[in-house]
Amino acid sequence: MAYWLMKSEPEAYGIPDLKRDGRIHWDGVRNYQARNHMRTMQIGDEAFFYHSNCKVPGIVGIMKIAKLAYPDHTAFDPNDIHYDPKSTEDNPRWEMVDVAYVRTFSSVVSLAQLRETPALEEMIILRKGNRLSITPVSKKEWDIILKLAS
DNA sequence: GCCAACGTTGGC
DNA sequence: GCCAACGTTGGC
Repeated sequence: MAYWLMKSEPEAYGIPDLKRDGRIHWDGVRNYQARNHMRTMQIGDEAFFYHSNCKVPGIVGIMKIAKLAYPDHTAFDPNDIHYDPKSTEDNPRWEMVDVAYVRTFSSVVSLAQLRETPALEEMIILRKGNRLSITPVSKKEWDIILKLAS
């Protein structure tokens, strides 16, 4: 059982949307490293939902992996914003997983708060210049962040 | 809105 | 295989 952190811009899709929908496919990932992380995800793995590119960037809640990686069909659709003509149904380049809502934190664990926590200094998203939208989180980091959220 | 950092593309 | 040019991410 592994832990993850997955970013989304709340203006595009935030945790209130996931709470409303219950379960969705995490489509639109167009980065090989992030895709490869999704390929190793197992059903039941838990992930932090991170709000990026917004007023208070940070971790806002928890979701669960509900379906193993499978082709991201939005890459096949010329009308979709994430269309990629190099990804075909015969040879899909991009994949997605399904995620299910677990809970929303009572308050955001902000990026600033994460940076202020010495035990988290190894976290991938805190490293300089990191833009990866899906990153693994260690059990130790997971537990520390849960404490910050309570 | 700015801009540093990064990933991808494509000419050579 | 190199690397300049370009597009994107995401904090501030």
